[in-house]
Amino acid sequence: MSSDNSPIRTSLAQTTLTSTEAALLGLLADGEQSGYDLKRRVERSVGYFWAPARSQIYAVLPRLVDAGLARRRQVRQSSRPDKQLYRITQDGRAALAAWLDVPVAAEPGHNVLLLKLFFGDHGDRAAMVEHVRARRRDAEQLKADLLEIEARASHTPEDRFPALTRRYGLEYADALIRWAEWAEGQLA
Amino acid sequence: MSSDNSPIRTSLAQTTLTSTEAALLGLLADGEQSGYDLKRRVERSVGYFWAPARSQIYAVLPRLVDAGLARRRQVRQSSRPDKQLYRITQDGRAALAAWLDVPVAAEPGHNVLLLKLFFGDHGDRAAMVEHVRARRRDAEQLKADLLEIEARASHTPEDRFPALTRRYGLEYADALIRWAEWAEGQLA
DNA sequence: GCATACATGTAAATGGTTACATGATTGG
DNA sequence: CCAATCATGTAACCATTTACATGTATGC
Repeated sequence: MSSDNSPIRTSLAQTTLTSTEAALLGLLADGEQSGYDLKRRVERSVGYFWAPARSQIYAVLPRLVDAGLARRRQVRQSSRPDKQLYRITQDGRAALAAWLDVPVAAEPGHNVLLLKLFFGDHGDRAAMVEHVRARRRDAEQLKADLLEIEARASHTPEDRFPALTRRYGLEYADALIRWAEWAEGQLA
Repeated sequence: MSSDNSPIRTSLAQTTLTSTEAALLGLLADGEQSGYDLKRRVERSVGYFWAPARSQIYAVLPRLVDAGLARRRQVRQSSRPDKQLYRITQDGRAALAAWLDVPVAAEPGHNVLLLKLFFGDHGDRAAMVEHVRARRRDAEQLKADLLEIEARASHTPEDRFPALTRRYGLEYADALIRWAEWAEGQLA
């Protein structure tokens, strides 16, 4: 009756966060931002390993507010559309910290390239070589991007953790490039 | 009335395959198998980079039959439950080949470990170190598994393509281990 | 005159997961 | 006697994506 018609995921409060919720809380942790702001910041930071769609950002934000993990504030603008600014709450910080403590399950890793390669015998060899080349180009681009970000990085104490993720990306890109070169040789 | 109540995704026929459909067709390409068989084969082969849930295998198989890409045959058994064996059709082989030709989009890569690490400042440092250690252990296990598979591998011409995927895994595992060792040092 | 940046949302489809449900046979 | 293997499926849930929808201001 009164209101407990238990829809989908009413609480979230005591539940553990989804990765996207956590990512947004993490970004909100260093200042009030709009969905639009968050989207841009995602692209230049966590987007390399966690990239929610724009529509999903706008879907998650109100959920955070409902759960008391963030607060919304409307800002009227004259020459721009009005915007909603979100600010993390103390509960939000606690939820983020709790999520950070949860062990990360071994990620099985989805890799469509490897899937195609595995069945390569049933397809066109030239196409397979091209797939590998494309992946190598992607890896070279990734490496270039990361080196540029690295060069611009502050290297302050707050940069400590993000630096770990950049290094991961570089190691990954190098491994990919080495593998692709070898694979191209194998298929030549 | 008659049956055309147009449900979700009636055709599939001319559509490009999903990765899971392709994976199952690829496995069916070398012989008639049941859902159960496929599940086991997935675990020991493509499971390293594409791992559908059991329930999804059973959901996809009938779809393949509806689209004319596979045929089903029921086998009565006395001492075991009856089983459904699936066999790939010519159309199925064509669909697989077509899917193999489609370029692979750059995979943005979801990595929850990196997400946690990126926001590591908001959590407990010891927990972060433990996350990295766990990932290193996973990588070492992966490497051991792959080396064993490599040792048992046939190295026949049909093994050419699968060999590419094993090598990828080894390069990846090594990169992960190197990174983790470095990261553990950074956080010590 | 046109593209881009600013700004926020909804709707529909879907690929996929976990949990539920059942039950015989074989081997230790 | 108990666990594992064989064997198949349904139901509920859900995170996420793509497409739809709208409108102003700025800079080229």
